[in-house]
Amino acid sequence: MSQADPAVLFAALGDATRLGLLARLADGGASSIARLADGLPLSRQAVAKHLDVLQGAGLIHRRRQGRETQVALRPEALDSARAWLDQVGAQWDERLACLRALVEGDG
Amino acid sequence: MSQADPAVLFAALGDATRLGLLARLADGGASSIARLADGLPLSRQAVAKHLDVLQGAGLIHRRRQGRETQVALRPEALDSARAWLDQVGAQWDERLACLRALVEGDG
DNA sequence: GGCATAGGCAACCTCCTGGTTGCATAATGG
DNA sequence: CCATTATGCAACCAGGAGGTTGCCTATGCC
Repeated sequence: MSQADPAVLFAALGDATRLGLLARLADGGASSIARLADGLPLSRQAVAKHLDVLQGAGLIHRRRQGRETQVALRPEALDSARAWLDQVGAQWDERLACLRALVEGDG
Repeated sequence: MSQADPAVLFAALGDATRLGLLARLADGGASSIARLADGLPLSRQAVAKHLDVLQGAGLIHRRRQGRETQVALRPEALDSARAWLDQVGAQWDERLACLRALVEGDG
């Protein structure tokens, strides 16, 4: 769901703080906003904003559970990114191989 | 050499214009700045700036050739991004499977 | 040489992003 | 009910990103 727009997805991943948050989530160390923010040189609000971005990209989803907000990963979103990389990477390799062949055949 | 910083790499990919440029390069349609800019609703300078970002992320490299600047793809850069996605993705899947197992075992 | 073309550089502008603070709100525990 | 905890919301601020324009340099072509 959310969206599979690669630009949005990559943009969400294009921030060290957010990558750190994702790593922390993957590590299982924290799943509430306060605990995610704990230890970071950031305010809770800043973390919440980053989570907004990640959620907008479909990388996580938040669920209010009582007083806390549980943050959960959504690995499917990564699949979209990987699909893009695989596709474009293959295309690039192809193209470069083609050019290389041309050059070598030429020289 | 460039760098393998995933954040920088993803940030470079996190822009629709840049993705378009990369696609255009992969498509083999253009390899000079003016021709890349041609058809886009952007000035040549704007395109050049985007190329700066892509180059900073190691995704392309530029080589002045006579009057033109040839822009070439560097697929190796994508490997770094893919590596990150693979690693973190695997970790996520693992973590989620673990949580799922806990829940099911609990219920 | 002289003109057109392709780029690079720098200044400048605007708007979004990342960050902060302050306050309001909802749930938890006495 | 009251204090505390965990968030959400809004206003606000500084800096960087994306974009433009103007100008200068280098190359190609006549």
